[in-house]
Amino acid sequence: MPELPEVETVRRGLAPVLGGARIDSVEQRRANLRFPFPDNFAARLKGTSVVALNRRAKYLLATLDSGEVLVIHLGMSGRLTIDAADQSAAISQGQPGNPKHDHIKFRLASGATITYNDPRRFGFMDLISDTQLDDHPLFKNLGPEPLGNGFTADYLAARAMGRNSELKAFLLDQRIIAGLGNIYVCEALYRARLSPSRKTATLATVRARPTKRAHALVPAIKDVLIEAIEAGGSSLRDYRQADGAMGYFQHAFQVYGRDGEICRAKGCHATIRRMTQQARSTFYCPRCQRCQR
DNA sequence: CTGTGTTCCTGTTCGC
DNA sequence: TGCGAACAGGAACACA
Repeated sequence: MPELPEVETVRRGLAPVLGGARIDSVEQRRANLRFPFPDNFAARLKGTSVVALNRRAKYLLATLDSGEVLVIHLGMSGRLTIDAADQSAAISQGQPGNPKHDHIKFRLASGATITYNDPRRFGFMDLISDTQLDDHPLFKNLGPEPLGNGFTADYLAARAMGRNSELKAFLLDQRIIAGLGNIYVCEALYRARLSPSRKTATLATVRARPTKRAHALVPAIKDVLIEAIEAGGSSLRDYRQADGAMGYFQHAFQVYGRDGEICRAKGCHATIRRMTQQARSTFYCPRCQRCQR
């Protein structure tokens, strides 16, 4: 389930191989993933070089010397693995998936191959002109990066004003914050000790000041993302990242997937619960995350 | 504009 | 042991 930290981890893992690389050829093994591939996808990539590899929200962005940007979204189950040119290095970074779900192979001039594998095909790729990227429908409405300077308690409080939705739905909205998914929203709400069911507007400014709840939420989000990136990064360095996506951080979850288990907060012995919001599982501690108004 | 529900997809897990 | 049902969820889309 690649969210921002997993995509960032993938970006960092790919950067040494893909940064500056020339694409010799692209093997496209089906016409679509979640969406059709753009017209002449393989031909437009062939012979180009990657001049930068960036991330925006959950998107990987490979800027090409052709003036286009290769946009990759991993969806739910997408993964990119590297088969190094030098087989003596014997490094296939990340666990390869079932080969029948290998949909794209990027063959690089270095001899390395990057494979996109995605059993559920919720991912997609596109090619967008570099100059039009910010105006593209995929990107123009995205909110700020949660790890950027634009993501502050003031911002969050201002956007929360007058909102009647539940807090969890608000945080999942990519127009508000770009890159959070179900797992990290659950974890951040737990860290901030806020109920997922709380009304969003209770974060909003009071007498022109953000509430203490907004002030708690911002570092909770930043910290959980930073820690997850660090965990992914360390496992990548060791080439031991087992599933190519979650790194080791899944072992640090405090609530996600822990329903029926005991809350780890000091002095709290409540049982973690699961409920459904917007047809998604929400995990929370009913004691630490009480909605005290 | 806002909020909510549906849909796409298939490997894994669970109950009988 | 086998089989069907439930589940996982990002984001486009439809709709009230």
